[in-house]
Amino acid sequence: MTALSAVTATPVVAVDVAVFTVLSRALHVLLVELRGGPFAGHWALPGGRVRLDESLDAAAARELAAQTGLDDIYLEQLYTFGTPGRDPASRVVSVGYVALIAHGGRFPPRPAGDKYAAVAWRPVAALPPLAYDHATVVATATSRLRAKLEYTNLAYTLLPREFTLADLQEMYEGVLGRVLDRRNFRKRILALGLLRPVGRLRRGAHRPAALYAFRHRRPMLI
Amino acid sequence: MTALSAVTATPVVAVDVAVFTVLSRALHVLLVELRGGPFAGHWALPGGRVRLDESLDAAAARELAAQTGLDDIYLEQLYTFGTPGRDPASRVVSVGYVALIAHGGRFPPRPAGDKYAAVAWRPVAALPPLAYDHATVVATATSRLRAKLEYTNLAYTLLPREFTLADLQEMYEGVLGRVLDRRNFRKRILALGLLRPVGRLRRGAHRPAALYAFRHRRPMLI
DNA sequence: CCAAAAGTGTTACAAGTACACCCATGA
DNA sequence: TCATGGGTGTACTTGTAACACTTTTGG
Repeated sequence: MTALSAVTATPVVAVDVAVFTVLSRALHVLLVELRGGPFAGHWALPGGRVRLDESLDAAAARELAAQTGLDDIYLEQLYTFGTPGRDPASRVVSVGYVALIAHGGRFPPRPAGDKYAAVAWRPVAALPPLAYDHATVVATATSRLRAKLEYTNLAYTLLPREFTLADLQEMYEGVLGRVLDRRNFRKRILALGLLRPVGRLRRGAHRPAALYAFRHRRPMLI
Repeated sequence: MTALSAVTATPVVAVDVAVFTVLSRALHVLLVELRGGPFAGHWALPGGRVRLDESLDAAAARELAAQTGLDDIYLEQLYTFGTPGRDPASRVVSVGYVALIAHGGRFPPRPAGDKYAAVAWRPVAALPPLAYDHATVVATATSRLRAKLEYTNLAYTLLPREFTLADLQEMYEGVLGRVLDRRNFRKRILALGLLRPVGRLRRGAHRPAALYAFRHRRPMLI
């Protein structure tokens, strides 16, 4: 056994990040269009190799920041995908991450350099064919996201600092993909005690709505 | 950059398996005593490197079979641990797995070859100091195991083919670490419809108990 | 005054939890 | 006959889901 074969006898370690947002009342995921490699022209999740001196979480945050410019957002390890052949070019074990961001009109940014041909939000309900096993990653991530929305406050990452209960409900409906009863939603959300009434109103075309804010803008279990 | 540094610029990929069983009404985990390396003399979870031609699940199953001789058992990916420095000798990213087996009196086997100095079941409530970050892995695995016991039928892996409801309850209490109300337990378990009455009795020192079996001996959600 | 969104309570049902007594057997 | 574990039912509490009308504003 040569030294070379000894050190190459382990798969490459990478991270893939499924970044979600809600646009037009529908859940969207951030995709990049690959410029080279075996899947050139296909869409994929942003991601890349893990460096030797960084943790997995740090690698995911770094890759995400490189694509969106955002840091300090909700980021959670999802699952690790390591079937041989998922990347036809080499054996890659990829640690999947889930992230949630408010759209805010600033995303997606232009591709940095020429690593990707394009960056775009795509609705989860109608995805293009994805490279590698990224369709599985997105499906797993969507499922996890919906489950966690039910028992955590992670929704705060998707909203501006102040919002109405209708905003919050619309966002929940976008992520969950179904409509919710307005009275039960308000009862349940307010009973959790995660929100604080701002004391001001948002005025619009019709009756003004009370503004709320999350008491804590950091991930915590309910 | 040399070819050598290029191919070594990825962490090593390994699996660690937390194998649980219930012994004397308490949850136990299978540990091995390391013979060499920076943690020689310490206890750790069994595990090892992932080969280039096998999936992560296959690697976990292979390592587990090497330690216990068992295959075709409940095995689930848990979480991936990749903090730099968790292995002082080299950068290792380890995919943690959880397994459940019935004790059956056959385990643990003698260590295979001389890779490990010893193999032993240790109670989760009183673990020795563990190598690497394996205390974290065991804590995460215990938490996952308890959560899944509540909404899956994975308990079947811990019991022989036929058992009494008292056996089943005792096992649940061992895993969960708390006592359960007998009437509510029986009501809930039977209402799930996962069990089939065998139609025979187990005779002992006192009133005989009805024997049951799982309808399906494979992992399925309730 | 009208259209549109905001805001609010009650009832019914299901699920979960607490709790005490009788039964069957071997010793 | 007694000690021991097996077996059962009911009441209460909690959570969840269904459901309709009034209020406030801008146009």
